[in-house]
Formats: sequence, structure tokens, C-alpha cells
Amino acid sequence: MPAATRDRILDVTQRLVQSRGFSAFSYADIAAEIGIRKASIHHHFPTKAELAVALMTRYRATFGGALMQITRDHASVGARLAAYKQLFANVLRDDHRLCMCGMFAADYETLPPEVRHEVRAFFDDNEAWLTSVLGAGKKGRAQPRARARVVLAAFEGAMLVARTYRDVAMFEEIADRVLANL
Amino acid sequence: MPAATRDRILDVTQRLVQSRGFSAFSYADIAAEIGIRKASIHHHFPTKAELAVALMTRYRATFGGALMQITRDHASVGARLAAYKQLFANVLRDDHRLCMCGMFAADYETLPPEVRHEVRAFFDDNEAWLTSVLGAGKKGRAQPRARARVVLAAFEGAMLVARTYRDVAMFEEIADRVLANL
DNA sequence: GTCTATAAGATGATAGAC
DNA sequence: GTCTATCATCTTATAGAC
Repeated sequence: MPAATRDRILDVTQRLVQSRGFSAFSYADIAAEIGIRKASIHHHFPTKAELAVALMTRYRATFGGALMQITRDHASVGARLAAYKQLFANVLRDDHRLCMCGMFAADYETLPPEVRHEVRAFFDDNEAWLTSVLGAGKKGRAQPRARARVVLAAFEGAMLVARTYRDVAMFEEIADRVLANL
Repeated sequence: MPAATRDRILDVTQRLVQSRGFSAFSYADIAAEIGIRKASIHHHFPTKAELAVALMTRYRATFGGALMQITRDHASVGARLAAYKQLFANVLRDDHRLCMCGMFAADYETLPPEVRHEVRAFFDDNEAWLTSVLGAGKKGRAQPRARARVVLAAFEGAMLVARTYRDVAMFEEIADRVLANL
């Protein structure tokens, strides 16, 4: 069965947010890309705020699932962090997109309160996961939370900068160096 | 003498870009804040693209001056990097703003080509300055450019994330740790 | 669930008076 | 250099037919 319209809307909107940001896409953009009318989008998501919240809820669930999968698939700290890095690199490679929450963080001042909450929750999720991964290492067990924050911030910033150069390798080099210096 | 209107426009616009981004501010916002009409803004900067280019040109010049000043005022690598860090922390502290180029980097896909060029030039400027600072260190002279990229990316990302928590201390802790681990 | 039609307001931008 | 007036277009959002 084909993806329900609701999911198609979320898919298209997510890509729009990741490439242009919250203020720079419209219902008309979504409608045009899917091939339906603006009113139909409003039927599924009456307001832009509701659309953004639904987007973030799904994104957090998906991302959380990916993190659990990494924990399952990889046993060592190094392998887990390498897989985490790939999560970001793949998004950047696919049409020069940013992490959706990195983009929403830039749009933060214009975001409805409920969406702001979701953005912080995403960062909390990532920090918690990274902290648990880093805290499990044989050596360098010290201050896993502080080191987790460095990884998250550096990855978000590296995506931002590397995208302006259309250079995924630049992202990976920065990310590798950050992980090596932890 | 009071600041010329042109400069007042650039001042106000810069703050708007740093807090909301390129797509989320309008000529009406600038006009309202200065207390003149939209048409007057268009007299000084006919199009939004021209306004953005003027903004970036001035920003790059100012930022470049600040970097030269740091080099002049501080002799050691550590003191220079600490002063560089303060440049970013001060912007974040003042009304939760981001580095203007961090914001423009998020808005990159919607930017006129001339502005895109300026954004990359800003990153080039910073990378070059950081590379020269890091290359001058007694120890750890190796790969100054790669380490410069880590600093720039981490600082941009740390601003982005820390802003969502309204937490300047969080930015500073991440920045300090990045500098310590170089 | 999708459509047409429409609303009310914002947007970037221009013409021309003062 | 600033103003009023105006423009065409886009924006989010709603009402109601099919």
C-alpha cells in the first residue's frame, strides 16, 4: 500500500525544513511537491505549528529508534560513535540537508513554544544517549556528559559549515577529529 | 553626530538576522524598530539581497578587525583562543543572538548567490586566522588547519545548541573543552 | 479526503510628491 | 531622504461543495 497522505506530507515537509528552515517553506510548497491542494494539507495539519509538532514527534521517535539500533548493532564505543557520525553524514550527503533540529535551533526564536520544547527534547535525547555510550568506555570514563555535549555541538556545527562548501568529507574529517580528541 | 540612517538600518537588520534569520524578518520590522517607513529602507537598500550583501561586507570587515585586535593584544595561543571564544560568548549573551554567519549558513539554500559567497568567505577568514594562531604554538604545531576547522565548527554548533537552553555557560564549557582537547 | 473559492494580512518592491 | 500610496504576489487559514 502507498504511504498515507499524512505521512507523505510529513516526509516532504521534513525535507523542506531540513534544507530551507521553518520560515522559508509554505503550504503551497508542500502541496506542489505532493500534487494536491493547500486545503488538503490543512485538513491533515490545520496550522503550521501543529505540522511542526507532528514533524518533531515523529523525528524524535525515528531518531531514538536509530540510536537504539546502533547500541544493538555495535558493541564498542568507537563503533557506536562511528555509526552515530554516519547518521549525520548521510543526511548531509542526501541533498545537502541539515539535522532537522539543528535547523529548528537556528529558527528557534520564531518557533511556537510546543515546537521549542520538542527541539530541546531532541538535544536531551542525543546528549543522554551519547553520555551513556561515552560513560561505558574502558578508559576515559570521566565526565561523559560534558564530552557528549562536545560531540553533539561539534557535529551540528560541522554540518552547518560543511554544507556551505557542499563538502561531506569536510564534515567527516571534523567529526573524526572530534571523536579522536575526546 | 548620530549614526547615519544607513548604519542604523544595518545595525537593526544585523540583530534581526542574528536572532530570527534571513527569511523571518521583513522591511516592515526594520522600519518599525527605527521609526521610519519601509520606502526609506528601500531608498538605502533597494533589495533584500543588496541589504544582505552590505550586511555581510560590513560584518566581515568588523570581524576581521576584531581578529587583528586579538592578535595584537594577546601573545600566547591560549590567550588568543580565549579571546576568540569571548567574541562568540558575548554575542550569545546579548539577547540570545547567533553568529550572523552561523545563521546565514542555516539559511544557505534560500540565500542569493552573492550572499552565499560572503558567508563562505567569512568561514574562510576565520579558518585562516585560527590556522595561523594554532600553527604558531610551541607544541602541537601539527595540522593547524584541521584543528582550526574543529574549533570553528564546534563554536558555531555550541552557540546553536546552547541558545535553545538560554545557557551561555553551556557554550563556554563546550568551547573550553574543545580548546583543551585540541 | 480532496476540491474550489475566498479571506485578511504580510511581503518585497516601485512611483512620485514634498 | 523621507513620505504616502499603491502594486502584485504570497502567506496562513477557513467555508462549504463534491
